[in-house]
Amino acid sequence: MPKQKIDRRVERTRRSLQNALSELILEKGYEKVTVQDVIDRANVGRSTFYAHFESLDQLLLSGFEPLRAQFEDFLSGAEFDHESPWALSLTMFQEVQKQKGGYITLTHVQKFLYGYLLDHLKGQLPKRNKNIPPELLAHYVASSFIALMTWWIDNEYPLSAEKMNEIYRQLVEPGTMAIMMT
Amino acid sequence: MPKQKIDRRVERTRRSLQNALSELILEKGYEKVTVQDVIDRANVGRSTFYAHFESLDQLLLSGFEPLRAQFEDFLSGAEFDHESPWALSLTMFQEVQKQKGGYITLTHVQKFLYGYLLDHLKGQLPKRNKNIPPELLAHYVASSFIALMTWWIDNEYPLSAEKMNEIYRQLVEPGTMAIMMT
DNA sequence: ATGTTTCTGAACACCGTGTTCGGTTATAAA
DNA sequence: TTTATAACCGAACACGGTGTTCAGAAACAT
Repeated sequence: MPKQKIDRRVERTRRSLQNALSELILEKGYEKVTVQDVIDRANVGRSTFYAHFESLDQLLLSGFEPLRAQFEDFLSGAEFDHESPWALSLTMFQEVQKQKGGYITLTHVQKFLYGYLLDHLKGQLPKRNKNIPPELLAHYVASSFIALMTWWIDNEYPLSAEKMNEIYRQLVEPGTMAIMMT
Repeated sequence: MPKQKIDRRVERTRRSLQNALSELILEKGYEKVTVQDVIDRANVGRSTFYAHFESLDQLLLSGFEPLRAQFEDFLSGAEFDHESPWALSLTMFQEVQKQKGGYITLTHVQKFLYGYLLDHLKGQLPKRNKNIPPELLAHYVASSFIALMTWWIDNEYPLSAEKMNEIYRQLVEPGTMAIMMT
């Protein structure tokens, strides 16, 4: 079944809302943006907003849906070995810089990353490993990544994505590898 | 000047509010607690609440003021060398477990820790170090700590404070040392 | 006993959310 | 071009939370 043609109006409405939100976030930060702000800026009726999205959160996520899909593709395609997670992190530093989305979505990225890491770590960790629960390790690796990313965004990208990735790797890899091998 | 005797009523009111908040946090999490909830539980008039605290946040912080002071004492007394940060982290794991405060205050702890680390790192990092900004390093070390703490609390203390501290050290120390020496 | 401080609680103004519904307009398809 | 329909509008509403005000009651220190 070829996908239904989408009514121009819904297309227009959705875009307007996404753009409005995006602008407002840059102006005053996601936390302070209200539905009212968005629909005023987008010139969209209140009821219309709720016809399309359950909440601001949903609207926000909808904007990153393409990125998320791409991210998922990348993950499912990649082989997990000793190298790939670091290659992945580089890609993500680069992507996030492009997006200018800010750190609002980092929470979601973190969940995603955590799930991915956990899946693969469970296979890799020696079963009898008494050192560290895989959940904790995954949590740590994902959190560290988000931490660096947060700093990077807050400080408005003072270093290159490549440099950030290098630092991330230098900081996190040694301890991670060591604790996995023990 | 010997400190003014505090009116019993004030004491009573403050305590009631703190206890009520503390109970409610355990029941449904800080985010979902409202001022109304607190004053109902504490049996305190609405206006009274605002006579004492500007907001829920303030009330929350007031409860942790003693702990914060103690923390500050500990920090100012400690010598910063290659060992002490890890000794410190153990103390903190232990303290947090005692408090049962949950992770609501972790944000504040993080800021505090960050400031402390940054102060001392600036003295220690080779000045010509081109590898990593001290701010980023401090941010990473503090964030990692908070990350482990968060996991620990969320999972209701599945490991001992000592074990957690050991893991923290194993994960974070190697990378940190390496990047500082380079 | 008295003057002061604190507490009370109802009333109020304000703001944000999310829903409903009758009327209007844009769109796609015939 | 006509027409049925899907989308949009926006005002009104119910709800719940915040923070302020004020007059009167109660607890307190002396």
